[in-house]
This record gives sequence, C-alpha cells and structure tokens, in this order.
Amino acid sequence: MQVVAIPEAGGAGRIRLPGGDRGVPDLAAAMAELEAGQAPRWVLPSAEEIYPALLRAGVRLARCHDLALTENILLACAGAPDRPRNLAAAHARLRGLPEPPDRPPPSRTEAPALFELDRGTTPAGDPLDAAAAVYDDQQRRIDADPHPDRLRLLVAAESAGALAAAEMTHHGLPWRADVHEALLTELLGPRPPAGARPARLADLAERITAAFGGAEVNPDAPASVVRAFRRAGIDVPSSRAWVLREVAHPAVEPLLQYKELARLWVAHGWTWLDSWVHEGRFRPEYVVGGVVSGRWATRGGAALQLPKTLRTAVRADPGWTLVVADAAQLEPRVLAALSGDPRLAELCAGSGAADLYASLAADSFDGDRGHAKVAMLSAMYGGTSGGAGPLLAVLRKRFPQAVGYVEQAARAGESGGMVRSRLGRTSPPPSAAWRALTGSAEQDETTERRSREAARNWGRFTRNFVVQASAADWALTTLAALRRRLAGSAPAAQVVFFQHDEVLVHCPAELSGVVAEEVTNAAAEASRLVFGSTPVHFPLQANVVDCYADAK
DNA sequence: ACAGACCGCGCC
DNA sequence: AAAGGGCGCGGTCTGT
Repeated sequence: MQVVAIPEAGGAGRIRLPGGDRGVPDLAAAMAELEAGQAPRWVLPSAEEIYPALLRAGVRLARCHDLALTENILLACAGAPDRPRNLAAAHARLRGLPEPPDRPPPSRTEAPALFELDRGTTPAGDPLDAAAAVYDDQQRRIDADPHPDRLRLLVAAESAGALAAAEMTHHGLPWRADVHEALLTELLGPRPPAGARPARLADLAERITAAFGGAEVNPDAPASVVRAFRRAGIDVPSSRAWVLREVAHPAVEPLLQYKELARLWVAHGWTWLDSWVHEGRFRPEYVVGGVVSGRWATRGGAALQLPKTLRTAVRADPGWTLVVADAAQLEPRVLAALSGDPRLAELCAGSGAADLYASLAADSFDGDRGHAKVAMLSAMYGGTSGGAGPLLAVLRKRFPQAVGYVEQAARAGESGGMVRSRLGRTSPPPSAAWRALTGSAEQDETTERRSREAARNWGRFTRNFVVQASAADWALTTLAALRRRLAGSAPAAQVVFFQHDEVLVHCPAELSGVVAEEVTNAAAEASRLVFGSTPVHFPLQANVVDCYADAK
C-alpha cells in the first residue's frame, strides 16, 4: 500500500490513503499509527525534510518512496544536466510550468522546527495531488526504462538510504571527546589560546626556518615553501608531501611533520570538536546521492574524511559494542560481476576473507601483489603512470572482457555519450563547453590538443563511473537490506556510520552476534539483488569491537 | 572586506 | 606516447 504524506505548518499534515484524503492535526502521531498497523510504503516529497522530526517524535518508518531523490535519478537517466531537484520542480516539469527558483539546502544551524520548514519542495496547488501525480509519473518513467526491475531496486534503495541517513544523524556516531582531546594534546601540545598556533607546530615552524638558514618561510603557503627550496638550489614542482619525501634537505623532515600535524589541528582539532561533537555523539548530515555516482556526501564535519588516527575516539557505550563491516576490494569485484569476465569472476569466487589482489598476483603477475593492484587500479581509474602501462597490458590479455568493459565506457565518454551503473544510475552529459571544444573539426594544434585532453578526461570519468556507481549500487542495497534485517532481528541496534563501502552498527553487546550475522546476510542479499547469479563473491567482513581503531 | 581560484590533504 | 576516478574542507593568494 502507498500512502502519501505531506507536512504542514505546526506539526499538522495531510495524508492520502487509498480510501481518501485526511487532514491530521498531528502528522507524526497519525503516521505512527498507520506504520504500526499496515507499514505502508510512504510516498514523501523528501525524507530528508520530514523524517528527522518524525524520529525526534519517536516514529520510525520501514519503507518510503522519496520523490525528490527519485526525480534526480530519473532526470539523470533522461540525460538532464546534474542539478538538485525537488518535488516542486518535478511537479512544475510535469505540468509544463516554469520551475520555482532554487532554495539553499537545509542547514544544521537552522532551528529544528517540527515540519515548519518549507524549502521549496512543496509545489503550488494541492501538494497531495502534486505528489500523487509525480509519483504516478515516476512509476511510468521507471516502467519505460530498458531495465525497470533494476531501476525500481535503485529507487527503493535510494529511498531506504534516505531513511537510514536520517537515522544515522539522529543516533550519532559515539565519540569520546576526552579521548580525542588527549590525542590532540599528545600530538600538538596543550590547546592554544584562540588565534595562536599549538606549541608543537610553532616548534616545527622554527626548525623549518632554521633548516633554510633563517630565511622567512610560511609552511602553510606552498609557494613560500617552493621558493625556499629554490633559494637552497633545489627545484621542486610543488610542495606536496610525496614530492618532498624524495628531496634530500634538512627542512624536509620537519616540513612533513608540520603538514601532518597542521592538517589534524586545522581539520579535526579542538574547533572541530567544539562544533561537531555534543553529548558524546558526532552527528554529520549525510547528503544521499550527493555524488553523481550515487555515493553519499556530507554537509560539514568532513564525516567521510575522518582521519584514521581519530578512530580511537569512536568507542561503544558501556555495555554496547561496535560492529564494523567493511567490504573487501569492492570495486574490482564489481568490475568482475559487471563485465561477466569468466576468469576474473572465478578469482572473485570462493571464500570470504580471500585477498583478491593476492589471487590476481598469483594468477597473472608472478606473485607480485603490488603489480596486480596497480594494474587493476589503472584499469578502473584510467591512469598508467608509474609503469602501469605494461601491467595493464597483462591485465588486458588475461581478462579481456573485464578490461574491455571499462575501455568501452571510456570510449563512450570520449565521444560525449552517457554510461550507466548496474542498477541504472546514469552519468551526466558533458557540458556545452566540452561539446564545443571536442566537437569542432579542423583546429589549430593547441585547440586540438586541448580537445583530445578534454575527451580523454571525460573518458576517464565515465570509465570510473561504471565501476564506482555500480559499487555504490551494491553498497546502498546492502545498507538497505541490513537496515531492514536489523529492524526485525535486532531492533535495538543502530546503524551509525556509512562510508562508501563500510558500515558501523552500534548495538547492545549481547546483540553483536546477531548483527554480525545480518551483515553477512545483507551482503549476500544485495549481491543477489544487484548482480543476479554471478559467481563473484562480495565479502563484507564484520568485526565486533569496542573501539573503531581496533577493527581489522 | 569579500569572493573565487588554486593548492594540498583527508577519506573511499 | 602519455594518459590518475570521486568528494569536503581549510589554507593562501589574487582580483575587485
């Protein structure tokens, strides 16, 4: 059963049931009652807008169809340029009306009013009619797709992801500020007064200046560092850490230390802690479908770039544990399943903990795991630097179908075409500027070189897109399956973090066995749903730990 | 003073 | 022959 729900001011709302429309004074209460009774598939303008308030009111939804996220997916399928959409825009499109102006995305600094925010997702006219019309239209467009079953799965997974994202923000990632602070003090010295540099960084800056003979150097300014090396008779193309590592000069060591610690201080220091961690929880805002490939992004807090050193601050509550589930070598396995390359698929079959790159090395690279990995990454990313060319040639010879699959995607991109993930997420078309640059014939040498370069760049993007986006299909489907399973078998468990191919569950210790089992089940279910009967195995290893740093 | 480009680095 | 995917964020520097 589908039930459309539209929030109104003051916590009220309107609901469209099969039997007719109802206006309700307390939308959360009405939805809770329906959820408990018939657990419908909720048709929502945007889960991101409505669900946080429901969660605060203690209401959990099992399933939904997110009209805004679905509209984004379907517009991409139709070749629309990448641009965030919402229900109002979808409805305007459907009715042939001009679209409403863009609104800024919701921000965590806004007051958490219950259902009172309208960020432009409610169309003019009766929003129930509009939502129902857009829903019907979306179903029709899904049915018209060459693979409607896959697209339906993608839409369901994306919508479930929106629910999961709101729940993750609601629960928060357990974060021990005291552990984090102790680490900062150990590495940087005591917290400096506002505007001052930590003692350890000031020391290193002095050592850097001394190593350059006392000349003024700002280690935070790359140009200043490059100039200092030039004065010392050393030409460096940039001040990147991997460049400096190859340079023999006494300033290199303190510079590298400075970079590492300055990064920690600036990005995840005391200020970050003050603004992002409250009552023992880190609550990032996830942006579902924020990347064109279907990966998520976050708003603020840099949640998907948490440095590994800080994982020690992520600790389960007393009596609880963390179940850390990490997919092993997801992308090459995805390529194997996507392409149907029988030989690569065979290497990806078999038992869970197997190291794919080691198997690949034994099979084709004289046991050199590093070579095997470089070859595979070049195939998927389109790079051949660092001697990867010959290794890629070996890979192509041994696994022609797999390498052919990504090269086909690259050719499509080079000629301006679009490519799709396994479940049908579609790459954006290149810009008008790109088409102008690559489309014109008879150019002078410079323009022709730029044109070829632009084509190659877009080819690398589409080459990677088919793998990255299909991996995102799998990960999202896994998350959705895990969420549904835990609601049944371990309802006290909370999914608290999701990062591309990794998921964290915080649960009472006695549930960790059940949760670990459901992690494995969810991965198997997603593999079957997304890739059908492929022999490729997608291991999702569950580690039960008290501290995130202890996983793996 | 502010906006935007570029740099460099964190994660996958 | 050479060719390195996706993000968020905070820094400096430059232009207005």
